[in-house]
Formats: sequence, structure tokens, C-alpha cells
Amino acid sequence: MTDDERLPQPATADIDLVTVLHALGDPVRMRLLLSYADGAEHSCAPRDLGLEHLHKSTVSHHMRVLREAGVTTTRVAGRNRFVRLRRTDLDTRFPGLLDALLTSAPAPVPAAAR
Amino acid sequence: MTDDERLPQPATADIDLVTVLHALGDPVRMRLLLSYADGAEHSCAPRDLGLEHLHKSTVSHHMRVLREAGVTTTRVAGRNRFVRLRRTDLDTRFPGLLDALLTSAPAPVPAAAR
DNA sequence: GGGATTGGTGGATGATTGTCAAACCATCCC
DNA sequence: GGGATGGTTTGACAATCATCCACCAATCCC
Repeated sequence: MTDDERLPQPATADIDLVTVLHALGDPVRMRLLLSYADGAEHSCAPRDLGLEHLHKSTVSHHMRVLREAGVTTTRVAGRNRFVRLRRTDLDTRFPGLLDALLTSAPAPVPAAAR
Repeated sequence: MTDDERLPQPATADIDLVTVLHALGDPVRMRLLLSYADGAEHSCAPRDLGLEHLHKSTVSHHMRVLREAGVTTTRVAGRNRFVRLRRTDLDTRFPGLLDALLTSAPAPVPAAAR
């Protein structure tokens, strides 16, 4: 499995707080964040994320916003993309922010978030 | 000083996380938040906030967004308006969020922020 | 009362954004 | 090779938004 490849994303030091907040200031992307809160890798399929009502390309757009803001990282393996939360990087850059966000989560946190 | 009057704002329980993040996902409003982080009341004058480059009405607009999101409260006294951070309400609703935001502040925190 | 001060309202405008649809691309598999 | 699968890109469109401008409203002070 050496065909791993990461989609472009900002370096940890370049993650900007306002940009992150702007990225998370959208209900769809907040739901994505909650889905990713378990720390596991997730595919991009809308049906796995409670986003059946949205078009593929819309979900793709939102995931790009999250990735470019530095919230998530995307690994390419074959025709699948695996998205994961950049928890360590975010905790380094903004200590306590992610915990506070997930604690105050507006929707039910799926399973073992922490 | 009984002519105090509060501009309309959401009740504490109605403050929505996504709405707050959306409000703070703007560089101007983030700067306002940092100005208000001292807990004191502030006037609306752009020159007191490092926003000389913005029109009065633009600043007024941003302050309305913050107030309607539940981030700030505005007291009207005569021809002056005094804006203050709703720190207690925000801490109640989203424990740790404000602390995390102010700790990771992107701009120099003005004096005794904590 | 009359002028100055403080700040908001409403309209206009250009930019950004969320969404969908259709086309496209790479990969896996039969 | 040729479908089928998983996802991105591009274009279009409506909605939202940030900004400015001109005008307005209330208050303070002489």
C-alpha cells in the first residue's frame, strides 16, 4: 500500500484560526466534523455521513474547504479517499479548541468521540 | 442611569454553536472579539478598535452580527452604545470555547486579556 | 432652539458561497 | 477491453455577505 498520497493541505503552523472558524461555521461541515470526531478514517460517501440529501459534488466541495482550512487530511488510496481529522495538529495550534467544540456539539456525538 | 436598554439578543439557551463560529469566522469580527476580551464595555467607535479603515456602518453591521449570534450584548445609554462580551453566557453554553479561542488569538491580545 | 456628536438604516454593488448537474478521470474488476 | 465505482472539476445560478454611501434619529450641550 505504497500508493498512499496526501492531498494538498496547509502545514500545521499555517493553520489560521479565522479560516478554521469560517470553515466550521456551516451546518454541513459541522456535521462532517462530528462524523470525523472518532479519529478514524472515513470515506467520502454522503450516505455514510447522514448527508444523503446532498449531491456528491457538494460534499466534495465541503471536504475540500475543511482540508484547505487544515481541519482534515485526505489520503488517496486507489479510487478511494480517506479523510481523517487533524486532531494532533489542531490541538497543537489551538489547545483546547477541538475539545470545546466537540463537547458543545450541536448533534449527537457518534459513539466514542473521546 | 435608569435609561439603560438592551438591544435584542438571543437567550443563552438559544445561542447556536454554528452561528457563533460563523460570526467569528471573519477577520474583522475576530478583532472585535479580541478587543472585547478584557470583559469591559466598549463604545462603537472604529478608532477605538483599530478599524479606522472601515466605514461606520460596516462596523455597525459587524457588531450586529456578533450581537445576534449571542457573542456580545449591547447596552444603550443616551447616544452611546456599550458593547460587552457575553462571557458567562458563552462559558455556560460552550465550556472552554472562549478560553481556547482567546488563547489561540491570532493578533496581539491587548493587555490584561485574562 | 440649534448645532454637534454618536450611531443606525436602507439601498446599491461586487464578491463569496452553497448547491446542483453534467462531464470527466482514475481505478478496480469481470 | 469495457463496465462499474468513487470522487473531482467546471459551469451555472441563487443566496448571502462585506462594504460603502447618503440619509436619518436620538441625545447632549451651548
